[in-house]
Amino acid sequence: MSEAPRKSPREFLELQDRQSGIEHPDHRAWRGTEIKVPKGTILQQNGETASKVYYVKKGLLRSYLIDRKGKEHIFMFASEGWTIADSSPPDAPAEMFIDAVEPSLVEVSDKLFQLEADLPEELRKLRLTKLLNRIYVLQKRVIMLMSAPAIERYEHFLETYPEIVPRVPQRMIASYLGITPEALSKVKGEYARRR
Amino acid sequence: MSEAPRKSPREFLELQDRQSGIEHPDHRAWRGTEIKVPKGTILQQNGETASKVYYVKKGLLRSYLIDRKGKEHIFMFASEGWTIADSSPPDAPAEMFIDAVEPSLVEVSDKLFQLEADLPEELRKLRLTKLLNRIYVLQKRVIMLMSAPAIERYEHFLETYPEIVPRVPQRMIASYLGITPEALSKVKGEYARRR
DNA sequence: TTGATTTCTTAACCTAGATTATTGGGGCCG
DNA sequence: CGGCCCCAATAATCTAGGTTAAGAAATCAA
Repeated sequence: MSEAPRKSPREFLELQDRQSGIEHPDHRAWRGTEIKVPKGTILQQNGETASKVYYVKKGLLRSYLIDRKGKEHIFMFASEGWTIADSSPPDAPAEMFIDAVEPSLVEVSDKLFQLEADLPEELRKLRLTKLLNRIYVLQKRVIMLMSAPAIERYEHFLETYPEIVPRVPQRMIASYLGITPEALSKVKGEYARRR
Repeated sequence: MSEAPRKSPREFLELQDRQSGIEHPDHRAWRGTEIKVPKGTILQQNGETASKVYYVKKGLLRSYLIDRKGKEHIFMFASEGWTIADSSPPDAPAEMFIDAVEPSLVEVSDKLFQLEADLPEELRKLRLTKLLNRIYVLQKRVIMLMSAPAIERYEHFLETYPEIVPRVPQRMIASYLGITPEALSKVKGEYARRR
């Protein structure tokens, strides 16, 4: 098993795209090193500078933060085909942790690379579309956190990420929703009882 | 007073950038029609397709949604130099309203234009940076909504958007924070009393 | 398989913020 | 100038979800 690499930006930019057996539409937009991460591996810690971008070829990663009271809040999950990263400014220390919920196969790239222009037009467009989509997803998330009760946020999660649901413990879903595991258990029970 | 225009994407792409007296770093990245919007004007309604992107040259806009119970939730404010839009997918109906909190001068452009490639490299980079920054801001917002109590979210707002604070009624700040005006009034009072 | 460690559920109680209602202060327009 | 409407503040009451605790079920390691 290999470790998350510690390379300079320049080194990263020189890395070649490595074709793997796993194909995915935007794989060619990526250049990075492939690493195998056992379940539970922490890829990135809170406070690290020069944080990376992780593309999940196989498995499941998550990003989360730990607040002042020591409580964990999951910001996002990333399964096959997804990209995950802390979105802090490039020079600022990362605010979040990223670790592996399942044993995973990950391609890791440097953040600065996102600004590089030496990509074919088609791929630049693809990336732009993905960024815009991420903004949309976050917009929705903010709106739901502000306006929807826990049970609705849960149902929305089930509909939106059906492939994630069976792969993570329920307490992680609760954490993503912004509530405690006990509260999720409760609202689920009440909801089930009401029909 | 002029109205928000209703033009086809093609028409928009043909519009020329109009120099105005107001200068701003990324103004050149914009092509659109300039409109004058009186206070209270609704630029975009929930449900409209082909929603636009608004660049604020002067004044103050906000985007918000109205939930099932008829309550208003402010998603963001945009003052001079900011860009505001609903981030729904281009073909989907908009989820939010956009209106003018102050009488404003706005440049309106078509969403599809975001994908166009005929911009100088420098400006493309600038746009990308802005998108990444927006993602960062949203990440922070989600995190705060999940982990910080109302009073802290309020303090964070004061620090982050000091120029907005004196320009909007307090109930709008409360709405942005995801709480009621009464609750904001309460926590402020408690906080002040505690020192 | 068995013991140990998470995870889920339930339940009793607590608290931040919602709801509803009332008051007073401005700002704005006739 | 006076009336009106919007806004902020306070207070009483209510509720969704948090906290704490404990037992049952599932998962994992040896």
